Amino acid sequence: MRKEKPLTLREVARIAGTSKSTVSRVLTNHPSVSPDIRAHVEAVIRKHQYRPNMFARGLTGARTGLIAVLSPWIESGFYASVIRGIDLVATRFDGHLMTTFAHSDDDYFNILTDYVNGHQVDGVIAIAPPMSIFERKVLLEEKPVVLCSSRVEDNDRGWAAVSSVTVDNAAAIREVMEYLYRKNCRNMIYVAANNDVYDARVREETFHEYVASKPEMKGKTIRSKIYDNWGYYATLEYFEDNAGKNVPDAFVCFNDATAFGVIEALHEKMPDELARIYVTGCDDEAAANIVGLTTLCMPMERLGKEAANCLYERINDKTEGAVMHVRHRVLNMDLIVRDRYKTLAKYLPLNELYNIHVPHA
Amino acid sequence: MRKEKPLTLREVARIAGTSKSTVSRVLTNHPSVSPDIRAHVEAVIRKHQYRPNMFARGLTGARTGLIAVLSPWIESGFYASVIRGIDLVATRFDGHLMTTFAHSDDDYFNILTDYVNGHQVDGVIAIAPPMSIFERKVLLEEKPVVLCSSRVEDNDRGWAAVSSVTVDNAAAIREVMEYLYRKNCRNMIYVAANNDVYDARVREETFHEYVASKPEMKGKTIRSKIYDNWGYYATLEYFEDNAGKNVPDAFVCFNDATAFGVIEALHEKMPDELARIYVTGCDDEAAANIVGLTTLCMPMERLGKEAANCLYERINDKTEGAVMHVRHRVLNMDLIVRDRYKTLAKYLPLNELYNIHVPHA
DNA sequence: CTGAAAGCGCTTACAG
DNA sequence: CTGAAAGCGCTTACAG
Repeated sequence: MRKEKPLTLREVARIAGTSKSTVSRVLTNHPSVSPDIRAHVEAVIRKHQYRPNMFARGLTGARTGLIAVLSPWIESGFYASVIRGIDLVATRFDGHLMTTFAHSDDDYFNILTDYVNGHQVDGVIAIAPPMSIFERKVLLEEKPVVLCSSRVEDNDRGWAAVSSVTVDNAAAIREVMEYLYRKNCRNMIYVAANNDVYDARVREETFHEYVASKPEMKGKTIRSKIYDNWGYYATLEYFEDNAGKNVPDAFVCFNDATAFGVIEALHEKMPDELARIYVTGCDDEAAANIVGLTTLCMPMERLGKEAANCLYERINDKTEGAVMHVRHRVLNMDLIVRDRYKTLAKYLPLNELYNIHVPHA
Repeated sequence: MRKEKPLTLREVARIAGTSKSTVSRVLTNHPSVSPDIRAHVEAVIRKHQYRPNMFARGLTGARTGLIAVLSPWIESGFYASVIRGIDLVATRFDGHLMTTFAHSDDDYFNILTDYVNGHQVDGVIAIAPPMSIFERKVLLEEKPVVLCSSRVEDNDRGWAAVSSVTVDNAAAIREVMEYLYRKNCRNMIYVAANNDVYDARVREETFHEYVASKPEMKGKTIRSKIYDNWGYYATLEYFEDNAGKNVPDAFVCFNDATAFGVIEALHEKMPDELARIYVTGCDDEAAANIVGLTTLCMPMERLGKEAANCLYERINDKTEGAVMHVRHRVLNMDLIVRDRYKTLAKYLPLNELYNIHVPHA
């Protein structure tokens, strides 16, 4: 257990027999350093394995190579995949991520503005922020910010100039609805997310717009207050409140995790109806493929990559005083139609033997 | 788009008509501030929504409320769950996580030592570090470090005094092996992880120790160089190299993701044998439950919680100069025996109708 | 209890 | 091309 202090720039300068300024210049690749001195200093740095303190560097406003990634919570693999995408791009730019998780809407806002106003990171990517933060006045400094899976239109609270990367939720949900319409579904349930984020808002709105466009259709949103496995609880509550009434034809769910909960509840409450009820998700998690869930393929990693690309484009934009280049990038989601029963049967080596019946075929 | 600078402590002092020192003292809850001045300063802080710059604070060596979490990569939900566990505990202590992903073994080592030596975080949790870092000399300052899913014994390179939280890999793998032994498996394959981490090392060692303890058993490790879906490729390569030979009775896999790849390959190469070949995983991911994979339940969130608890215990330990309290906490993993065919059948509403045959029953 | 001063480890004008 | 100095925003002995 040593007590030696880690090397500082001052020490390196002393060892190299030069000034702090010069060492700093070789560190930051400043052109005005004579080649031989540079080589010498670099040798000392390498020999002593000196690594600059990023935070001291950040305090002065210099580039730190750090990107802040702010995310509301970790669940359902979504955040992990997005962050992975961001990280892949950051690696290309020799950058590192500083990922932080917000514990509440307020917390999200505070951390975000801390990063934006502080000097410690080169830019920040805000993943799926709670919509409420857009209601709050914000002081956006020149630090690049990119919203990922969220978007804000011009408003009078300082939010105008933020780039974003989102998926086309509206087009995707319309595709789901058309698919279900063609399958003769008319009595629809939308199983909502339990937090207010951009994707959730657009998906729910689009669901109801579609229903409103078809006189012969009816649709209703259900949601549960329970945080965990809310698809399951929302469905149970629905059947409790609507005992004896017509069973819906389809459950359109905010995401796959919600859909699994719905399927679980249907199994429990109406196993006989299960075969004819359509359930759709969104994300296309690994389990969706195994269970055979019809779902929208969320390009999570690409979402992260695009957000990071967009951010680095801004970070590396040297043109001082250039008009802030705001970009709203929108990615497509594909509908993946699967048959729950057919897909599952595939996992049974005995399927030919038993020739499993496929209800929706 | 405002250009106003965010408030600094100096500004707050000016507005409150007091000195920076005093403002700093109320910020850090220092006792020697008169109640009325404290109240006044607090009012100013609240009114102007002042938030101290964590990095400036960190530079001085004061507590920042930040915990560094270092992780090799994001995959398989494992890291996300562990981080979630850490975050839950950090929240209780009003702390926040700074999660960083290392891009290589060297990178892991460098970032870790940066955090340990720097002043910017109160402590660091290192998740599943590459074993190679333990070969490198390290200067451990007094900053608390906890290894999560890894452990290092006393060595002469400065690593002695690091607390750890791990699972009991050896006991768990022995349980798997005993289960398979009772099922009459004698010809075993271990499908190894493709990176060198503590868990992987112990699991593989235990597999071979068990095999060596039974004269009538034989076992062999296979691994693939391919990073993604390595279970699949390792299995394909195995069958290529061993065409015509006896098909193994069981594949013991490093984790569930590996096991899914193995099942996929078995489906492809020997669908007829699939029903009699045992495949086991580790982690107990959601998909394991759906597919009916026999596996070990990895208490990921608890692993994170315990690591965080252990870290905060050290952080909050005021006893100056106390002997470093090193703790190795070991959690149990339960074997979850599932039947692939039975479990899948549960997802088919038609199962009674077709009375699906269960091979292993 | 309060304030002026030094310092944390860097960078960046400013002179030479 | 190089170095001495000021400063980033905080904290913490040190005097009072």
